[in-house]
Amino acid sequence: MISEAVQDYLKTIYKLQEDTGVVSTSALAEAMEVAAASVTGMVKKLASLKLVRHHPYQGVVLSKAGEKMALEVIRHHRLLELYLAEALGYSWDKVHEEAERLEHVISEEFEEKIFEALGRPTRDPHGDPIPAKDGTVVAAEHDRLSDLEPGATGVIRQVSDSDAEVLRYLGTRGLVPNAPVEVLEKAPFNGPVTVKTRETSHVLGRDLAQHIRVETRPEDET
Amino acid sequence: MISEAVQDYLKTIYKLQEDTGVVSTSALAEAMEVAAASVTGMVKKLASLKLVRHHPYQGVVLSKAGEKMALEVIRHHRLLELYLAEALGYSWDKVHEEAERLEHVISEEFEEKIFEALGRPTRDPHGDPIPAKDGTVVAAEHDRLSDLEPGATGVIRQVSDSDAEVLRYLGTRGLVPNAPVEVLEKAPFNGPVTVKTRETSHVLGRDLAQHIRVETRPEDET
DNA sequence: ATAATTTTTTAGGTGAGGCTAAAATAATCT
DNA sequence: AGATTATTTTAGCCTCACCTAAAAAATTAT
Repeated sequence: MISEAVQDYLKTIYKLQEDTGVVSTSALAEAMEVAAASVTGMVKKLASLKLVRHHPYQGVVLSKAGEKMALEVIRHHRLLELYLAEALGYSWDKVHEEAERLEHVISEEFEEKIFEALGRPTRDPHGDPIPAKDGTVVAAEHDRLSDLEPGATGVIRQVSDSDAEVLRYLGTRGLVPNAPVEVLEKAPFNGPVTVKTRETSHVLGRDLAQHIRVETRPEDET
Repeated sequence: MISEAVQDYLKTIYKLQEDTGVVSTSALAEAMEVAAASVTGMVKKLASLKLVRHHPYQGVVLSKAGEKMALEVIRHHRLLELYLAEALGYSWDKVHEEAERLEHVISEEFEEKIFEALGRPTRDPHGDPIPAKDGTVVAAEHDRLSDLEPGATGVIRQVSDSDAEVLRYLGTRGLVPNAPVEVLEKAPFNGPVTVKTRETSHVLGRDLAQHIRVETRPEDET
């Protein structure tokens, strides 16, 4: 049997990995709220279970199997959050805590039943994807930069324009895939959009901004 | 924090106590599926927590506080069973196992929500009472012996007849409070009812059977 | 009443998953 | 480079809930 502790570590590693690639012992210790020494011990165990790869002093990476388990827990968590809110009328600030405990003990059947009851959702109300049973994760939603409201932040995922000249132009401004952006201002009608990249801000025509797809990070939405 | 193990012990002690008054170490070990030595250890702990009273070699009795905790767990369990069946369409053979795990992790709020969603029930579909939040337990249902169908078994709880002669007559047949009975046959219309007591069976007029109240044990119902 | 049997408790041990303090390694500053 | 600082690992302990084997107490049988 896989313990709840293991499930929690895998889930936490997955989330840290999403943000930062490789996961350090101290980051994991901080996120799990345990001492670093405890993490070292658990990471050894996870490695022996082939759920993570670990090179001492270099952090940890989920294996295929570890990722699958992490996604199962995350699927449980997000389905539960959704169910608690939709079916039981929980307010959104309370669902997380409850789901945190329930996620470890519900059966596949329970998962299946609430999944159906909710109409087989693939995304929770935060916009976060609900991993599928087979481990598939729907791509995060990509919005047109031109559709975002001021205050929205995210990461550029795609820049599509038929004109290579335009792409080069955007590139010199740091508007390339994986670059973080923030919308500062947005003129009404078809007016320009002001965006902030790593260092400076730029004013883009609405037509240009339309071809830049951004993955917004939910917690940064207006 | 009260561990799940403690909750499980209290629940089990409560149930055994219902049947047999005082609970022996070995009975508890058997019910919990652990070694007797483990029970001795846990019972010591429960006693130190003032959840049970324990006199070595004489078994264990729940304290007021212990009973309250036991009832909370049982309330969770029965509400969950009902909810799983009613709201999620679980079949009755699967609800127990799922409730067994969930009962330890749901919050008071979760309990409250499903209680309301179910219409504030006081009894589960087995007929078992659902303890109230304040620890009140509705009396077990007493059926007229004359209303039971063949196959039903239970324990006599009340024999009410104005005629002392009749009571004596029934007494000689073992039809007294706390005696187990089983309905063997039941004639149509107002015909007689054939019941089995400890050793022998008797045929009773419907009018007589009407005055005998039986507490049926759910698992023996038709 | 004594012996045999059963029940319960004690003694000592195990594995999980934590902890602290100290040692080892890596990274950073001057 | 060498020293300081930060991170990670090792070593050794703790608690919890279980275990087995042996001792003690209670019960039952002769």
